[in-house]
Amino acid sequence: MSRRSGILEFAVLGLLRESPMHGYELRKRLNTSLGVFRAFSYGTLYPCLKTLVANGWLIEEPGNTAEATAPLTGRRAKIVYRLTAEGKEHFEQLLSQTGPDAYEDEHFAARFAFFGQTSRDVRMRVLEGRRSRLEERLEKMRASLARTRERLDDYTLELQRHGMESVEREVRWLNELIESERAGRDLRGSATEGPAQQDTTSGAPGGLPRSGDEPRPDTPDDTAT
Amino acid sequence: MSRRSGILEFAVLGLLRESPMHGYELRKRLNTSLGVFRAFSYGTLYPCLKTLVANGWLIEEPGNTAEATAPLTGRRAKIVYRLTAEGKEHFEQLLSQTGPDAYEDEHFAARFAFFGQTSRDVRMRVLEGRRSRLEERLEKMRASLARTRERLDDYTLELQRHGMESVEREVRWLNELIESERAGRDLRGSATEGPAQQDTTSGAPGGLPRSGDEPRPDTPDDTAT
DNA sequence: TTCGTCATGTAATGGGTTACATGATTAC
DNA sequence: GTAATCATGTAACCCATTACATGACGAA
Repeated sequence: MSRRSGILEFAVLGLLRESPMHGYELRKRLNTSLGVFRAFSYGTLYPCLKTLVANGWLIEEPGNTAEATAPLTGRRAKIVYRLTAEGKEHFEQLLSQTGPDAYEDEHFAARFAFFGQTSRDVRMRVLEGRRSRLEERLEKMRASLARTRERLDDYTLELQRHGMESVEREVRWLNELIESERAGRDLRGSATEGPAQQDTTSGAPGGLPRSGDEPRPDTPDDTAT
Repeated sequence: MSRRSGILEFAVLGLLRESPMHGYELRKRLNTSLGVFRAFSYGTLYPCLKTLVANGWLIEEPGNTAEATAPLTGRRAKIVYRLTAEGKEHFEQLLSQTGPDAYEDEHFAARFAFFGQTSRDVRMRVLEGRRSRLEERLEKMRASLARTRERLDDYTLELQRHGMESVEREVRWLNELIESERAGRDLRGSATEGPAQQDTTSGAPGGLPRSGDEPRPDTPDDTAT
């Protein structure tokens, strides 16, 4: 039962819930698809996988990756990890947690990344929790700034200002998301293969208004250790 | 010569260069004034101070804090740390480094916080290095997004989009700063007590256009362990 | 046949937190 | 006199990285 890192364990469980994978691929997904928030090294990932197996949440299977809908690279895998029933149950239990941990930067991002498998009410609690966390932070920053403004040089001031602006921006983002959730819109379910949706109590389609970003395929690079 | 954490060591040296302080106060400054980037605990700070003393960069002095221009709280201190000549020299050497480390998130923030004591050319290199670092990151995100867009659900997509937007925003901020530096504006020198400016090769005043933020003194709170 | 990437691991180390232990000083 | 805050420290642990070691497979 040795308790390993919250966020890695969570993300691994979440990714494996979508489909079985081996460690190498798992790490890539962690760093790219979900890589917005965090990059983990093998030295962290493999030991973690072991303890998850030891906990009965995963099983190791030898053999080839299914590679779902598109067998792009028919590459052979050594050890494929698959979520067990207990693993699934455990993940669902983690998903339903709304404690203060879930509002911390990295933890929040991980939670958000799996909103597609999260019930609406939990989503709301997490978003609102995050928002009030940030608002607290803003209060502190404002207070501290008011106390020390004249003692600081302009660079320090500029740094603080930029920091606050970033936080304010995230609050606005959260506001939009929360409003969107409240209005009954649901961003879930547009993925290729959707694993069992547990308790969606609505279904009105239509996403958030997208700000125009247009990515182009450029340097198809990848991080290696 | 045991090498302790780069950023903490750097920040401690930088703060003590401005004026001598004891550990407790140092930590507060680290968490509030410069607290935008990082909070350290005593368990990290005190051992670090010890090794800095062992390296000959600080000396411990018993006695009262000078509290500079304003003896607001005439509070007595146990151990006041003061930068030695070697410490000053070492800090200056750290300040002049422009290696790739200086472009990482936290490290960069720490560097920026001490731009007031940094020469213009180093400032430029750090800002430009940071910018190209972020641009690389953007490329990767764009590429990864282009590769995986259709496999992702809308929440994951939204998370990526927001992440990219944040990075783009920081790039724009850096652009302004760089332009400002190039134009000869210098944000340095408006602090109450300015420690020796080493090599300013310009002096045109006038800061960056400030976006309006108006802080009010609200909850004058402080983080305690 | 050699290079790149896929693939799995381990040992040493780093950098930091938490919880604890201790005590002085100030405000009420 | 007691609570809050100031003030300094240590030991145990946690999470993760780095560098290393190993080897299979495909493409040039």
